[in-house]
Amino acid sequence: MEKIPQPVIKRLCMIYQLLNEMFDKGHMTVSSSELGTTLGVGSHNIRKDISCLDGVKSGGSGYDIVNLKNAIAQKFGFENQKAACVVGLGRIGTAFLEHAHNITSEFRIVAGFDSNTNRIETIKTSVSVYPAYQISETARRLNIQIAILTVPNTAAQDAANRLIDGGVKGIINFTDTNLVIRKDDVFVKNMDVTGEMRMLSALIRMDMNNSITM
Amino acid sequence: MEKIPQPVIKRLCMIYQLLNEMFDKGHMTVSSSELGTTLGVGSHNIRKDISCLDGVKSGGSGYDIVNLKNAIAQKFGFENQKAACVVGLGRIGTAFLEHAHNITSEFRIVAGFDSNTNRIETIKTSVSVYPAYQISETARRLNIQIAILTVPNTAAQDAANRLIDGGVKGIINFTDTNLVIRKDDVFVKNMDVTGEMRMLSALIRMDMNNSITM
DNA sequence: TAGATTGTTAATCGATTAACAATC
DNA sequence: TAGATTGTTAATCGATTAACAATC
Repeated sequence: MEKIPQPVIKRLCMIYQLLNEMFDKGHMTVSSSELGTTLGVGSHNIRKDISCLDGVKSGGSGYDIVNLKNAIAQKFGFENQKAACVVGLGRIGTAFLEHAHNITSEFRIVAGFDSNTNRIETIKTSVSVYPAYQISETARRLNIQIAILTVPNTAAQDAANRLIDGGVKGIINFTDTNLVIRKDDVFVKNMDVTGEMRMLSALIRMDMNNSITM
Repeated sequence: MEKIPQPVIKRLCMIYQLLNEMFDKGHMTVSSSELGTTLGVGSHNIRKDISCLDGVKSGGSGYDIVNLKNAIAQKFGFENQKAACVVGLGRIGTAFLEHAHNITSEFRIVAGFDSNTNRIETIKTSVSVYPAYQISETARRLNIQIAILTVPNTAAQDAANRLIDGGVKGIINFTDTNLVIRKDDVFVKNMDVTGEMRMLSALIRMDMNNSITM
């Protein structure tokens, strides 16, 4: 099986999202140029990306939305629902737990964790909640693959270590902490708002300078 | 002024964060290789990135942390605090509003918006809150540069349009919606959890295949 | 069929890595 | 000074763009 470069994986995921939306709107087919303009890349790029997939039927009238959707799902293993958890049940963490049922058929939030046992006892949710020291054991038992990390900065690295010990392979890190990961089969996606605001701020500034230069 | 490529801007922002942490720990200097290993890139890369800055003093014993920090802040305009706002005061939005004081000296959340006037009246926060129809006017009046978007998917595009009308240049989009932006001096950072979980899921899957191939 | 759109190869572009002389 | 580390040029690598023949 061919290895797919990260930027391509990313775009195919975005295409998948678009296809879902288009399907919901009742569309049947879509062309590479339509996808391209919506995503802000050239149609060449889209076609190149799609060429990484198997079993895509196409022709003179674009792609069949359902067929393309399935091809991506099949390539990336989206058909079988994956177990996820939330670590850190503060305001944001709890919000995610309660959103749990909103989440697509691809993922299911099966556990919440917090180091504060009082909070665990008082929290009201349909999802089971556990104390932080049970992270590794529970993650392994429930076969949790992905974790949403919403603990305070100081607790982030420890929680990440426990998750990885429990076999978790992907972490969505809402913490401002730069997690140190030893295993190279574990992926982290940083979502810290401060960092992203800073990045936007820098982009805006650099863009202004470009405009002045022009 | 030289134009800096996006990946470089991103890494410099990450370096800035690391420098802050190191400074808080009382360190005085840091080498390109230390920064490189922490960020997972080669020391060459770090030095190349830093060469985009002005006024960095260095020598045989690495970089002066304060000096480097200032050089980045100066390049990207981090010295002057920027106004930000939160649009959509559901659970997550409110959490950000209340975090407001935690946020660095670089940013200050000066307003919250929601279309539900009942919610606006009952919400308890030190930050002023306004109805959604006042987004453009208020953003312009308070010179808001960056917005955190936490509205329901269906309201996302409309809110984004109002923000852009009000002169906002950066949007942190917590919505699952792919925002359509016409102006090319407006930057969007997508933070939708579903999409990121999907991306992680795909990376994990592809990685497994790689391992098998090896 | 004819028209539109894809698939794929080749060319360009840009970013990362390597190496080594210059610097503190 | 000597040692360590940077700054910068050149080489490699990979991704994007272009173009056009193949396809439905």
